[in-house]
Amino acid sequence: MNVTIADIAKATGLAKSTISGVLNQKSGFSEKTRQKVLKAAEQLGYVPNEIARGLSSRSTGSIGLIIKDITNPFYNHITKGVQEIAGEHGYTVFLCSSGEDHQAEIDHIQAMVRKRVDGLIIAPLLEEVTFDHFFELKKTNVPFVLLGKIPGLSCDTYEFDDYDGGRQVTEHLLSMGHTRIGFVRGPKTSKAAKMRYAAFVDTMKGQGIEVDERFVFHDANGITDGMDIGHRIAEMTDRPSAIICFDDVIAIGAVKALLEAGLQVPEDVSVVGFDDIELTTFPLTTVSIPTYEAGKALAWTLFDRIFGRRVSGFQHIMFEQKLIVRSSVRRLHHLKETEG
Amino acid sequence: MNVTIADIAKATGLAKSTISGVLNQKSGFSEKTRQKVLKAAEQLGYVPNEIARGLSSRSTGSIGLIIKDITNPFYNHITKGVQEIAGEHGYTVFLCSSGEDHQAEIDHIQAMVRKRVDGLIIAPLLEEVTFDHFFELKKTNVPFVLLGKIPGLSCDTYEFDDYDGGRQVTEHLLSMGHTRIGFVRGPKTSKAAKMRYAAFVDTMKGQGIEVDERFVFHDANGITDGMDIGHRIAEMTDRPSAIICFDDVIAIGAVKALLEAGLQVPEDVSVVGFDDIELTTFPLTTVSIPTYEAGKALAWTLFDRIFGRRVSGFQHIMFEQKLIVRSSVRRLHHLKETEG
DNA sequence: TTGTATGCGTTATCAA
DNA sequence: TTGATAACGCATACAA
Repeated sequence: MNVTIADIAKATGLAKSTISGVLNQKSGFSEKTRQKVLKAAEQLGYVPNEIARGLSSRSTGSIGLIIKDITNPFYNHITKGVQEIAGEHGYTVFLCSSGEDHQAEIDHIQAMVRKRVDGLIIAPLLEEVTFDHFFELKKTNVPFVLLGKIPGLSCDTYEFDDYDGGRQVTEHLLSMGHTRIGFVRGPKTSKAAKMRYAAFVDTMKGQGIEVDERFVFHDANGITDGMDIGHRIAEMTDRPSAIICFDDVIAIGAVKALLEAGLQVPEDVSVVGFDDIELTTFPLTTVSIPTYEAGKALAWTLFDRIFGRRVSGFQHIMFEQKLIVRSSVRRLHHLKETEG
Repeated sequence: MNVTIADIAKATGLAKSTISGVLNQKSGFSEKTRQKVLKAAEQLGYVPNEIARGLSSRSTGSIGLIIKDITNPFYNHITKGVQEIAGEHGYTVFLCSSGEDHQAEIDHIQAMVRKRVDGLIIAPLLEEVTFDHFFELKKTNVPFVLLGKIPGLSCDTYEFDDYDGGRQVTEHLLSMGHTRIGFVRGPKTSKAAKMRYAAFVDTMKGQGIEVDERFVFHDANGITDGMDIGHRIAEMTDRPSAIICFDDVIAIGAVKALLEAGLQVPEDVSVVGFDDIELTTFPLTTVSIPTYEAGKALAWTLFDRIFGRRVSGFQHIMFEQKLIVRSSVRRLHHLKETEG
C-alpha cells in the first residue's frame, strides 16, 4: 500500500541506494537519473518514512519538551519559543506536561528516551523530589538542557534569578510603606517559590521587620488557589496591607476574589505577582521574566549539542528579572508603629 | 552501547523472539523464562526502542495536534484536553502551531505523516485557503479528526456553534439598548470569525438596524491588534456604544487600550468577547466555549478510530456556546432616534 | 556514476 | 513453550 524507495527502484530500474541518495540530496548522481527518480517519486506519491529513516540513521528529527502546565502563560511562552527554533531546524516537538507530578515527570522522560528523541528540554521539579531519573537520563547520552539546576548534575542550564526578583518586589513594597506583607508561596516542588520566599524573608529581616506567619500561604497553584486565598484574606479582620503572589495567575485569582468580596485593589490590599503576563487588563505590579526568549535560548543550546556545534563545557546562564511597577500597590503614609 | 533484545537474548541464552514476547506481556511463556528475561532486562538497563518497534509494528504511539496558537487560552485548553486523553492511552503528542499560516499547516501535516503518527487532530484554517492537502491526507489512511468541517471531505468533525454564539451576544447587546454596535472580525482564515459576523449582521438586520461599516474591523488577531483597535475607537469622535470582539484576547486588548485612553468600560464603551478565558480580573461579558471538553472529545474520537473501536460512519458533533453575562455591557436607556 | 549487501532494533510468522 | 528467520523502510560502506 505504502510506496517505498524499493517501489521507486523497481519503477525506475535503479537501485535502492541510488533512490535514497538522490532523495537525500547527496551529490554524485547524473542529472538524468536525478530527474528520473524525482519524477517517479512524485508520480507514485512517495512519502518518506521517518521512522525507518530514524532507525537507520539514529536520528529522529524530534525533540521532547517537558513543562509543568501548558495552561500557564509562563510555560506556553516558553513552548512557543522552543517550537519556533525547532521549526527552523526542521524539528518537531513532543510536548509533555508534568503538572507538578514527580512520577509524571519520570514517566515522560522515560517515554521520550524510548521514542529516541534527539534531545530534551526540561523544566524540572526541583524541591521535595529525587533526581535519580536525571542521572539515568544522563547515562543515555541523550542531550538535554534544563530550566533550573540539579545538584551534582552537569548539563547545560538556564535559570531565572528568582531570588533577585523576590528581593525587588519586597523592596518595592517596603519603599511604598508596607510592612504587613503577606506571601503566597507557589507549589512546594518549585524552587522559584522557595527562592522568592527566601528573598522576601531576608529582605524583611534586613529591615528589621518580622514576617507574620499568618499571612504566609503555602503550596498554592493556579487561579483557583489564588481565589481561595483572596477570599481568605478578604475575611480576615486583621489583614495584610499587601500580598506578594508566587505568580500572576495566582495574583489574578487573588485580585478577582478580593474584588468579588467588595474590596479594592490597591486601596484595601495591594497585590503583586511574577511573570508579567500580558493577557489581563488589571494593572498588576509584577516582575517580568523573559520566557519567550528563554524558550528560544533553551532550544538553541539544545541544537548546538545535537549538532555537535558546541563541544566545550556546559554553560549555565541566568536570566535577570525586572520589576514592572504598575498600580496595584498603594503608597502608604509612613505610619507610627502604634497606628498599624 | 545501547542494549537491545539481542543483548538480552545473548545474556539469557534465549531467542530474540522469546525476549520480545515476554517483554510485550504475551502469553505462552513459562514463569521461569519470564523471570529470567525480566531480570536480565533490568540488569542490563534495557530501554525499548520505540522507533524500531514502530517500524516493525506499524504503530508509533504518537499522535499529532495541529493548532493555531499555543499562546491563546482557547487552544491551550484544547491542547490540555487532548494531552490528557492521549496520556491515558499511553500516547505522546506532537504539538504543531500553524499560526494562521496556510503553508505552515500544509508543512506540519506532511511532517506528521512522514513521522507516521497513528492519528492527527487538526484545527484547520477554513477560509480563504485551499484544502488539497486534506484530501491528500485522507488518501494516506492516517485517521484524523477535525475541529471544523471541510467541504466535501468526509471525516469525524467537531464544531462550535459560532453562528449561535454571535446571535446570542448581538441579541444581548440589543436587549441592553445598544444599536451602534461595532464588530471586530478575527483572522480572515477563521470560519468562526465569519460565522459570528454573519450572525451579527443577520440579527441586526432582523431588528431593522443597519450595520455601520466604520465600526467593523477586519482581520484582527491577538492582543496587539485588540489594543490597536481599542485606541482607534478611543480616538473616534463618533464612537460605537458597544463593540463585539472576535475573542477575549482581542477584547482584553481593546479594554486595555480604552482604559489607557481614559475611557471607562462599560460606561463609555461596552465590550464583549468570546471564549470565556478565566485568566483575567475584568468582568467581561463573553461567550463560553467548552474547549477543554472539546479537546478530550477530539482525542476520544481519534482513539476510537485508531483502535478500530468505531467502524460506523463519521460523526459530526456541534458544541453549544453559552452567553455569560458579566458587567462589561452598559444598559442604555431607550433613547429616541434623534437623541442618539 | 550506480549497484550490492548489510545493519538499525523490533515484531511476526512459522517451525520445532 | 521456544527458536529461526523474515520482514519493516531506509542509510551506508563498499564494490563495480
